[in-house]
Amino acid sequence: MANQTDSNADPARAGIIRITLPDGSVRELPRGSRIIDVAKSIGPGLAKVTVGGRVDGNPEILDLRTPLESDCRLELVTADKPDGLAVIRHSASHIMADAICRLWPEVKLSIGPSTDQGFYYDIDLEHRLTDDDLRRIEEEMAKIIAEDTPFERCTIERDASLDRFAKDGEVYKVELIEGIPEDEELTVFRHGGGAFEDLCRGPHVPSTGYVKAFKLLNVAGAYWRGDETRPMLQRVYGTAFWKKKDLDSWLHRREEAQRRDHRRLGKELDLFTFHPWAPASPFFLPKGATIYNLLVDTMREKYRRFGYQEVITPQIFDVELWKRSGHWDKYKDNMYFTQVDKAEYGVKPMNCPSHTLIFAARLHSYRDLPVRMADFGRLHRYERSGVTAGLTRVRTFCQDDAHIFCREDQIADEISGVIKLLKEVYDDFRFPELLVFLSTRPEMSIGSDEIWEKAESALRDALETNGIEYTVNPGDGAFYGPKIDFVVKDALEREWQLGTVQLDFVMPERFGLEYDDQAGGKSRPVMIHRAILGSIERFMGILIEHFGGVFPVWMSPIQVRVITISDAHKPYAEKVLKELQTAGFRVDSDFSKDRMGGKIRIAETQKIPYTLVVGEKEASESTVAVRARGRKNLGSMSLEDFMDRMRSEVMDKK
RNA sequence: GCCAGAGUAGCUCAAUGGUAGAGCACAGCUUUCGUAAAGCUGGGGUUGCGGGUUCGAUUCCCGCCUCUGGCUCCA
Repeated sequence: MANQTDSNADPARAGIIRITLPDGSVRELPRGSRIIDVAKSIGPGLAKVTVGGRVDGNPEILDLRTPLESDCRLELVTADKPDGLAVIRHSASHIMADAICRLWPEVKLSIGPSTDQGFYYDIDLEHRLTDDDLRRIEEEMAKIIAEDTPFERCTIERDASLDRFAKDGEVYKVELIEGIPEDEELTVFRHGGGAFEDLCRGPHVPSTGYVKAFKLLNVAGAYWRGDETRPMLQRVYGTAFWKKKDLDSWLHRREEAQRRDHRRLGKELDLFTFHPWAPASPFFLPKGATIYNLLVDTMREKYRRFGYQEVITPQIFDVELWKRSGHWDKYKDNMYFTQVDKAEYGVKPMNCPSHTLIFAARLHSYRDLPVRMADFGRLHRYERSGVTAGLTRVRTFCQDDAHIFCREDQIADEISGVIKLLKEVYDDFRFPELLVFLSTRPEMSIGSDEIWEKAESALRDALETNGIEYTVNPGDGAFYGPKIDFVVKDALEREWQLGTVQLDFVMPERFGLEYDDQAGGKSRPVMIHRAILGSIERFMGILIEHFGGVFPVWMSPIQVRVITISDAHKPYAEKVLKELQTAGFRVDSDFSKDRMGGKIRIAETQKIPYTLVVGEKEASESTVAVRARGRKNLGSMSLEDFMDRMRSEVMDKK
């Protein structure tokens, strides 16, 4: 198994091997000891949670029962860590497949891997599985787990297994085997004393009893091999954890995510609505429009400081523009078209081509560069029905879009500037964690190898100059150039791709862009496409979920509500309201005849940051009683003091 | 686009092959109240749209639209 380096010269020690653990400690065990024996030698507690091991830094997780034949480095994989969880979940998917086979013997199995969140199995079954069926499958799984039979790994002979799977009608397994190289060893895993067997590389937990906490979640359609021309299978999703407690907290977090769903909060808080006559196109209500405009205002304020200039461009262009830019070839099926004066026009799905027209409309000196052109233009993209969702995937939206036209020697500085701006923005919206990805040339792309090479290395340089850690996503670039993507983590630790910086040598060439260079000749500028929030609509959806609708004061559609205790205090309350309005706060009032407790309750459900209560005492003392969102009565203070407090909170973007 | 599920009052949800119901919200009246729900009364529905079966359809069947969970896609 492991390397044969020092061949135990001492004959007395010939039966002993040295196992080096990740902390550097060394354990000596008899040759042929299994991975589980190493864990046992350290402690019974560890042995219980160990589900596999990695030898000599090899990423493959080996089964617990793998014997160690020589000195090696060993990393134990435990069930409470992501790696070990994957083993448990993979085993859970086998158990689920077994349960389904017991209930519907005619089922054909395809694949059943573990995922970040759990596991699934894609099956071909005439009967459409319902939620009740899931409960039945769970019961059957519980039986298999209670039986606690070992998972056994067996090597199988290729032709014989092909024959057998073919005979059983397991067409998907046959196709899988045919796809495995001839020289590769084929293995199956069995449990239930051989009653269930599945083609599988492993590893698995030692026995079915290891799967202690699991739940089946839902059924969905999935194409065989992810190919929309192939049959649609039923994908059964589930999840599994080492401990019941972990499963419960995962389920709880899932419920929390559902409670924070922006579609639900958008309705509850009157932020936006939809109508069947404009599918996948949000209508922002006054409160939602307030937030939307705040997002745009935030970017505009930064643009002033970072040297961007905003432009306003047409909505509809002659298709010639889209043919020139390359969008027509690649994206015409996703664009909206209209016929005007016998010419065909396309509604813009992007701003960049029109920005090249602006750039080309006048001469540029090398001294003028960079030109940073920002645009909040409305974009339309036809998205296939079935892919749209709430605000996160819509057919009409606006980006905090900008294009930087610069010289090649300015690329690094410009990208650094974008990164600085981007960090400032994410900080304002309280996304502390930032992940960075570099995406390289995709299969469908335009431009020469040389240009792509140049662009990719420019981005790499910019990241390295800024000391930014990043991961490479091969083949994930835009069709006109490589890009850097920025991903944030929200309050529920979910990852969202927001910002993007794309380097483009192709568009300037297609539109013949040039500037007068220092040598007195013409040079071609580079175009940097960049967005920080991405789509305003999508960003708003993410923000709603990030804050769970509890927006910081500076973003709240209504910042303050004034409520009266009884009608007698209305004149004073009107005065307070007026002063707040004059000072520029977003304020409203509830002077209805409800009781104070009722009005406070309403203000709380609407998640308004501050409620000012005015009654007898406040009117006579010229104060306001301040209640902060979330059961906090801050007591009375003068209106001036309250407004100062608000001003500083807004200033600090609290 | 594909597979599956859903659509009933402004919202959340009941119910039935034979006049469609609750809570909240809304309106009116009473109550003028000190930090998360006062009381009474009332209005409100072509049960998503269109067609079919039926004496009768919101319920059963067919088509369409929209939404939801996934798959594929995402400049």
